[in-house]
Amino acid sequence: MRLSNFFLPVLKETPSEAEIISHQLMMRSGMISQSSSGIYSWLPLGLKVLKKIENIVRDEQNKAGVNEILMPTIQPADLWKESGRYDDYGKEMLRIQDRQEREMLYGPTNEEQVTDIFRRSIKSYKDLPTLLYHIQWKFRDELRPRFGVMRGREFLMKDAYSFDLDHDECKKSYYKFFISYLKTFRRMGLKAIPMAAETGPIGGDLSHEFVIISETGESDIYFDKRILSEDSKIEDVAYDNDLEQVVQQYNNYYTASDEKFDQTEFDNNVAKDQQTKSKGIEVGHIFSFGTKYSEAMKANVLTSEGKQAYVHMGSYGIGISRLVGAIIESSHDTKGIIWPNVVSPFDIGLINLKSSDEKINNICNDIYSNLLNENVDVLYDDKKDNPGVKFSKMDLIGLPLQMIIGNKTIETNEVEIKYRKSGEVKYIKVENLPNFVQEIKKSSAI
RNA sequence: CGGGGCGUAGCGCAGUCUGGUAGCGCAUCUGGUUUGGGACCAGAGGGUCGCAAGUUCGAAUCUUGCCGCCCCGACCA
Repeated sequence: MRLSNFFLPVLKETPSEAEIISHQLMMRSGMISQSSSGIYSWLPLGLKVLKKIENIVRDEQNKAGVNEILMPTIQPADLWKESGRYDDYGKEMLRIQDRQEREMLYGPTNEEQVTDIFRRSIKSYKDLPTLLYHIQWKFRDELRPRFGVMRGREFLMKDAYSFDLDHDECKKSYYKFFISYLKTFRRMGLKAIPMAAETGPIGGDLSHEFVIISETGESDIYFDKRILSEDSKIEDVAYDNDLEQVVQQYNNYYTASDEKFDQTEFDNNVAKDQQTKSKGIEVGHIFSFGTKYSEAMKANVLTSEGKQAYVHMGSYGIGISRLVGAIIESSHDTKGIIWPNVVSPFDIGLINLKSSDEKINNICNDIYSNLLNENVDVLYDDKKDNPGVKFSKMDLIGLPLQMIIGNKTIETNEVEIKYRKSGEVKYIKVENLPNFVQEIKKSSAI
């Protein structure tokens, strides 16, 4: 993409309504545009990142054997009356009426909807487990939206639902998602800590929040430092292994959020030098809730003994739009965003420092089309701005690697390579560039 | 929902106390000179001062009502 064709409304100054760094940087880099409180439009740069994150989440769900579906944003109130949540949910739920004055709602979550889908077609234990997920926009009319996309009212979420014959089977599904979440966040370059969470009426150990450590996180978290090195091999864990064992390795470490924290418990379970306190952002939440919805909504199957049994369910969320903000919170510097390679909106930023110079233009055009031929997603700054403008803009939007061509480099027939994260600079002869591109593609450096 | 703050040009702000017909920086447009870290010179465009009613000869400024946005708190992926 040529920058001259790219809709990228960057701001030199920080809009006054943006308080936290990710919100500021998303506004300044032209990723989003606020529509109303907690509701945003996604502009090209932001949308590219959102899609990349979405696709990683999707890929990992598929690999875990979960089926993608797509449920509606607008749901009938009747389903929610069946589960009893129509009255329980409160003002967070946006209630609307259609032209026939039927009561509808903009879905804040999808347990009812998915349970309805399940009960219509699954009647036998032989069809279990059933694992479904979708990636859809949700709306929760928060009392106070804030932090940009980190706590918006409208947000994109992956939510998955499991249906199993009994509690033991349900646990297996739960573990599957547990592992898939570790893999998912790992792939995005994030260190996510699974923290035991409130389990509600079911009890047991079947609820975890996945929290990213971030200086600017919302809540205080306490944990055993050793859990950070636990997921070093998580990519290699196959789903047909005994997952309980793997999950148990994580559960062995003490973790607690602010509300649950207890200093005595901390001291008893964790050696002083391993005790860590940090700030965290919740990016995922998994829990199982037994037969709560299946009983209310009559979702049952026949067992091998020919008896009716209510299915045991679990639900598993990942905040996709929130992750965009969360990643920026954990990866930026004073100049702007530093995207992890896998979610970066472009692989490479190509900077033409003097677009009034025909010779430099020709070199840049060649490099640009060669990169495109190699399937490298490149943003080519072909505009007539001053060098300073180009440098700061490219630093702001945070592409992992910059290729810079100007008078200085063509004298020696070189291209300047600059890594956004480390600031490391090196020079490559123009004729060696194809080799260099092959190398970085192979090494996943972009 | 309780407490606080703010709405003046695309963005950041001054002007409001003390009423007299709107200004600064950046951005934008035109011409020219520039081109390795947010350039320079000359010129130009852009605002019913959030909306409505009221007070007044006269309202961005005073009064009342409404709307929107942000921050702190309680609550959530």
